[in-house]
Amino acid sequence: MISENSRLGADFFRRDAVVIAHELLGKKLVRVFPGGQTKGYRITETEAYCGQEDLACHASKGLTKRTAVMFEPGGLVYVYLIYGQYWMLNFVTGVAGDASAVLIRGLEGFDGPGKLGRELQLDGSFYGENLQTSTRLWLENAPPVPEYHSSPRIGIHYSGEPWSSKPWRFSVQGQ
DNA sequence: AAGACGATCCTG
DNA sequence: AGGATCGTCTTT
Repeated sequence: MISENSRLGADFFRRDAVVIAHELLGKKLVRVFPGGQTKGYRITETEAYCGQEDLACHASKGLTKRTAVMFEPGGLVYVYLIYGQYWMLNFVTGVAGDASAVLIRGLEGFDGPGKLGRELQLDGSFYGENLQTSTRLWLENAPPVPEYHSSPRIGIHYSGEPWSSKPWRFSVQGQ
């Protein structure tokens, strides 16, 4: 029996990616695995990617097959394969056309976007997954964390200033 | 049709 | 410090 607390609704996601990125800290990510085992994970680290003008955001390349979901309204999953090995988990944010998203970089016990993707057994079938209606991946509300830390995003040196130094990476204190 | 390059991680 | 590994995008 799955006990579902308050699932985060569409309104939560249809806002600014930077606000959502730090509000997601401490929230509970729920995964129902094939076979039925269900696990919940507290989010510990995130990064915001803010639309077509943000040269670190994949959507800055325009609307392509890969980035199309980012142009949808917030509340969908954006996954992509990096280095041929790791599925990266993002949630689309903002209203239609904002082309923004939040990357989940850390879960409690699973530090690093590649490692958490492996733990969650992500694959390309999660592209476009609806967090409102999905029966295998969603988010539940939880109290805000008392303190968080912000710093520049990782691995986006190529985007140049000012994007490479925007403090849009958020982590719970002590992580 | 072919080449370059990652929002990473692991090993030596 | 360097290799794994492959989908996407750019260039021919």
